[in-house]
Amino acid sequence: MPAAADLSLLTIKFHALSDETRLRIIDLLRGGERCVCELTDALDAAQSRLSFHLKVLKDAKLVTDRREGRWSYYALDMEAFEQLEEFVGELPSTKLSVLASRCC
Amino acid sequence: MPAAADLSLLTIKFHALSDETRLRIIDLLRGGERCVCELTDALDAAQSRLSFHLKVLKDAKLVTDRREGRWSYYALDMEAFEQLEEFVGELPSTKLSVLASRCC
DNA sequence: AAAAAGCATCAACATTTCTTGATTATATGG
DNA sequence: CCATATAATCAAGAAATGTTGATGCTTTTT
Repeated sequence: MPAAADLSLLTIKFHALSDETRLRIIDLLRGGERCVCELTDALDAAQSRLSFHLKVLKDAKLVTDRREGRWSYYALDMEAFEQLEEFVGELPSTKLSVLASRCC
Repeated sequence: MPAAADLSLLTIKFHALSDETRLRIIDLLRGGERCVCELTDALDAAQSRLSFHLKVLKDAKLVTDRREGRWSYYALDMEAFEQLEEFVGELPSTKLSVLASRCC
């Protein structure tokens, strides 16, 4: 049972994952670091649109970025995904289907 | 690497998790099945609001519901969480930080 | 120094999501 | 049969999110 403060951070991460374009970006980043222009090519998306979604992912701390010359490279933040996996994994592991006593 | 069709289902699930009220509901359901009135009490939320969020969770197949008399009982759908854990867990397990060859 | 490439940011608009209060539906109890 | 309890649904408005095209910033190239 995560503390209240954690909940807000979790919603931000889950929200970042709740968009098809962003999941596609993540899928591409599984192959390793990519620059923005590679992503715009691969996804056939406008540059400002990609930039927007990358910012969402970055604010959620799911990806990291790095500047090199005029290129920006993005990569998955492994730690964040491990934290997420832990949370998701914990959920079903608790006792299941305890019938509630009649309520109200 | 999930197929295109899966992505849309995944975004629905992640979206369902991207709200603090809904995460609180899930947290409560970890203790076992609960009826709606227990949840409204515990979360101090209006009935129609709870009903809305429960529907989002149900549409995402994260919870199941069951009617008994005039009560509705909701419970976590374990299978869905296992599927999610698998997806989240797979992400960081791929090769990390392969430096991209100079792009564009 | 000027031009161009790569990218972030902004403003305006469209779309989606959330909240609230009212209504409806079904089940129970007198 | 009527009153009440539980919960789903609806309509209207508020708030958040996503898209597009334009603008500006930094770095590289010439």
